[in-house]
Amino acid sequence: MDDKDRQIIRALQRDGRMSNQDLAAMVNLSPSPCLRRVRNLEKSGVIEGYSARVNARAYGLAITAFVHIRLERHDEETVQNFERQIDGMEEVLECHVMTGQTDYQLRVVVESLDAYERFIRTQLQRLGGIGSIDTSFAYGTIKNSTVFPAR
Amino acid sequence: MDDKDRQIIRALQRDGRMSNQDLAAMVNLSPSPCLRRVRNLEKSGVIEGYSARVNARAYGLAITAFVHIRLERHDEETVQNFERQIDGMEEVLECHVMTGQTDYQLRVVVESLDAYERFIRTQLQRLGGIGSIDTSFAYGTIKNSTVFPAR
DNA sequence: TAATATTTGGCAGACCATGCTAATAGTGAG
DNA sequence: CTCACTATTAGCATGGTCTGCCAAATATTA
Repeated sequence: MDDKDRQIIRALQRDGRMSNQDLAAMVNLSPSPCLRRVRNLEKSGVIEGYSARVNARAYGLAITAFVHIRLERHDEETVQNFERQIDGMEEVLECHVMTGQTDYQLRVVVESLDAYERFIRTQLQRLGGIGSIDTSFAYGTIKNSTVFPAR
Repeated sequence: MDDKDRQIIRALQRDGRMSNQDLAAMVNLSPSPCLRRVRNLEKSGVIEGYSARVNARAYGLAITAFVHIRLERHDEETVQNFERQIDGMEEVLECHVMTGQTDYQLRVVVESLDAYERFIRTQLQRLGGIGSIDTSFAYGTIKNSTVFPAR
């Protein structure tokens, strides 16, 4: 992982479908060594994959909520059950284990406030073992970058 | 935006570098109408771009922090200044305007706790106009999906 | 039903990816 | 300082992919 690798990574975070030729030109390499570096980054797991960035509202997901959750108990079974179930919920895009007052922070996307209430009541609450749920809604996004800082 | 468009979107959120031929096969279209749909989604802004998903730790960013910020005042100038400066900070990947107790939630990535302290003191605090800063660190990620729910 | 608009499929030329080989640069021991 | 060795790079050729164009098919409206 040298400087060229980081250049490649940032270029592909900006535009993941950029052609290998353009990428090579951008980092001052010829295409074939450039491609080898990309493949290595992929195989070693540094690059985990590629995704389309999609406008959530245009897709029909008007609501983005950050949900802070505390569990009632922290025994193995409660924790594992919670995490397994969360993993299966399509509306939950992210789930982080947190320091501080809450155990987990979720990022949830749904189409409406009604759908959010439905999600909380019929999905989250039903899990059991949940101590508290605290929701904040995002009603605007100033910045949403996919590019890591340069180092 | 019909069902096929949504299928295309979800497929490209899963694998943004998938070839148009494979994508077409997956949604039961021939390559050319499939490509046309993709281009339309791009031009209309539904698909905003494509990115490589990169392992932050492998890149050298060990710390992910969610930072909750309240401004001292909410006059036009303070707000605009804050948002413009935030936009220029590479360490801030996301900045959302929030409902509830705090005005903004940031997602910040840095290489170490030292670097985080440096970021807070020499970047954030220096902005001025900030009422309170409250940080939670993510020390694990259960889920990090790029694929929207099916609808 | 007929006319129109929209979407689709197939084809061809240009572009790109990628394995192979040779050349170059970097490294360490003598 | 030189030589041998390794790692990395560049160039080339082949095969695959993209994408614009035109005709056919499908859906829509009157």
